[in-house]
Amino acid sequence: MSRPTLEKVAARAGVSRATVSRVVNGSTTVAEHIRVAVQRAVEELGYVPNQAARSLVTQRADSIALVFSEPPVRVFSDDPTFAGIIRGVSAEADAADKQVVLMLAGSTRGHERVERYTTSGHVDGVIVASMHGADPLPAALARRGIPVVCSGRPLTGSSLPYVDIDNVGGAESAVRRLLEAGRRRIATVAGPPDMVAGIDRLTGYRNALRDSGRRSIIAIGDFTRDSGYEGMTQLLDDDPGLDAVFAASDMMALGALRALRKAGRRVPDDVAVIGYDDVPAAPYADPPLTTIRQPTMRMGRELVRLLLNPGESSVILPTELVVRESA
Amino acid sequence: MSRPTLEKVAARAGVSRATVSRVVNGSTTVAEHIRVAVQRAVEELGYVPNQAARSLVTQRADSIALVFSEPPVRVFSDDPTFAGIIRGVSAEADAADKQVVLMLAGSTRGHERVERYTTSGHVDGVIVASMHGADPLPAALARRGIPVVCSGRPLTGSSLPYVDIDNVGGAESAVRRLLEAGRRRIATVAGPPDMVAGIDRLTGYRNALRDSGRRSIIAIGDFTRDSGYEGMTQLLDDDPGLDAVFAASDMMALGALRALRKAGRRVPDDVAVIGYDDVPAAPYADPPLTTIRQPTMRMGRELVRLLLNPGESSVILPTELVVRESA
DNA sequence: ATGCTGGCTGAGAGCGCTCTCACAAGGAGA
DNA sequence: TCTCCTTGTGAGAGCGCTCTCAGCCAGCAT
Repeated sequence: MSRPTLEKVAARAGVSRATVSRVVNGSTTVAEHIRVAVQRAVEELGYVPNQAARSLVTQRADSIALVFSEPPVRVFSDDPTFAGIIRGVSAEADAADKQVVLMLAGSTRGHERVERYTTSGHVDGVIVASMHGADPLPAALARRGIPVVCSGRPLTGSSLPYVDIDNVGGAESAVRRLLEAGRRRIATVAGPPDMVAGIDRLTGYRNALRDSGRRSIIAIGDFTRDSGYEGMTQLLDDDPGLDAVFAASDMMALGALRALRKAGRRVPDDVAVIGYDDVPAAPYADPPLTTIRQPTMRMGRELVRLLLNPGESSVILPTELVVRESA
Repeated sequence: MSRPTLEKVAARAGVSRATVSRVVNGSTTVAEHIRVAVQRAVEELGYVPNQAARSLVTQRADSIALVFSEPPVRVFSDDPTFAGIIRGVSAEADAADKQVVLMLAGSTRGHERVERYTTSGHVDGVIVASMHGADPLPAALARRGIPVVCSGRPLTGSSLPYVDIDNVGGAESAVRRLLEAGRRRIATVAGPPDMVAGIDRLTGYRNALRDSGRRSIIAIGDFTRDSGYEGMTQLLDDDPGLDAVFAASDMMALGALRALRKAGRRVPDDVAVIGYDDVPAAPYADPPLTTIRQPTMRMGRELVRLLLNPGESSVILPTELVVRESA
């Protein structure tokens, strides 16, 4: 009833352990008839190599960890960024014959768990996504000698390789569109100041406005729908004459839409709205939301590529403006 | 630069491998001063046990797999069911000091990968969630001798332990509410007929209607927003006089809301709508959606409990009607 | 003094695999 | 015919750990 071992297969095929190992691992230096015999034995016994034993000698685990430094709630909410990254990572890891182990490190306790798990030889490398502030995790792992790449430019000033999306450029293009449409008082509901995405999108907004000599009008949110609602309400309070708003996430844009409706403003007639992320709900918003789409799946793929090819340097992926009706 | 081994720690602390092992694993039969000395050595060297070596001898991996038999797109969409399960599983596994390995087995290839991974000794047990039709995976794993529990009653007629939510009862209570509110022609947009949730919720709808002697009006969807829109449109076509609809998922309810608006029906005045799942967007719908909430997090916890305590029998969790404005 | 516990510690086997190295054939070249 | 490769196969060490067992040294009863 116990799982068959290499030895059992070898006995059945009438060869040595070494030969079975060779066949299982696809060595070419095995005579055809023996290979066939071994494969039949493997089949008949339902043999699957014991990964622990294999890892013990090869010092490889053939799997990589994808850790989210974030409470699970957010990871699995409407944000398509995570879904895209996960899909991209899965696809690329698959191609490289690596397993993906997803870990959530929401709490401090989680951090410690992740550190133990990854340093105990379970994985060959780690992708750290969705960091807040100056997350010490990636650097800690790197210090331990574990290959690490970050999803999103790390705020720690470390020289770890990363893959990011051009948040600054994306925000700029959103604001530029607003400018080109003749909007004059363009506000923003910014993201949290402890996340790169929040910081960079605000920078993009400022850049674009500065170039045009216009004044910035800012409220701070945390990427959630409610914070978008509140931010928009506050913005309307601060400057009732605003005629456009750039929300640093679609969820906040959805909240903003609600606040605008409540305030009796028509979108896009009175106030144009642009979001960020292109969430699944964006095309169903009222009115359908103009937004910035990110190549999240490609991001996932690049992360794995980078992890597996330590030589290469960090990459920054471009965004795309998706025009619908809100702006 | 290489990771320190037990041997190194032993040498530094001036004791044997066995003693270090005892300390690391919390044995009580170690003299206090020796324990302290060993712990200091562990600390100084930054020793972390090699999990592969440990697994090799203990035959345990101290981790469990949570596999979703579903394309990642759906797993990480607005559906809070998955998020809840993941959180519950994480929490309970944490308490039992087990790691959770998340795997997506969307494709056939994925199935095979999961089977290989789980049978190769990487995990001590598997939780299979979100199965379609008569998924052969759980039974296949069980046959291999791997502990398996299913999230949702398996359609295979196998006797595998499972945790499910009372879909029938939930649907019944939704329809009953509609009945009690005096609605007379109650339609449903059902879920896919190859998933337990789809089947059982339809059964619940039928049960409740049968008891009241009313006729059923049915359209089939696949839990997505678009299918809800189409289903509702078709329903309106079939029976323009309907005055209520039970959608087997909130996303479909959202689509239905849109179709109703387009057809000029007011909700809830002309047509009452009840959804299922209580997605994050439900309270923000127009009007806010009355729906059935499921104890998803608890489901996750129960899954782990069941996996870790093989004696216990399958459980079915109750649902809760959340009344908002759509019905 | 002798024998017996009982509490701690160390020696050593072995988990299932990979990989190096030695070695057996068989063919080519001298 | 003998040597020298070349090609394919097996023997065996060892990866880092756990766990059984034997051994040692009190301390106590006899």
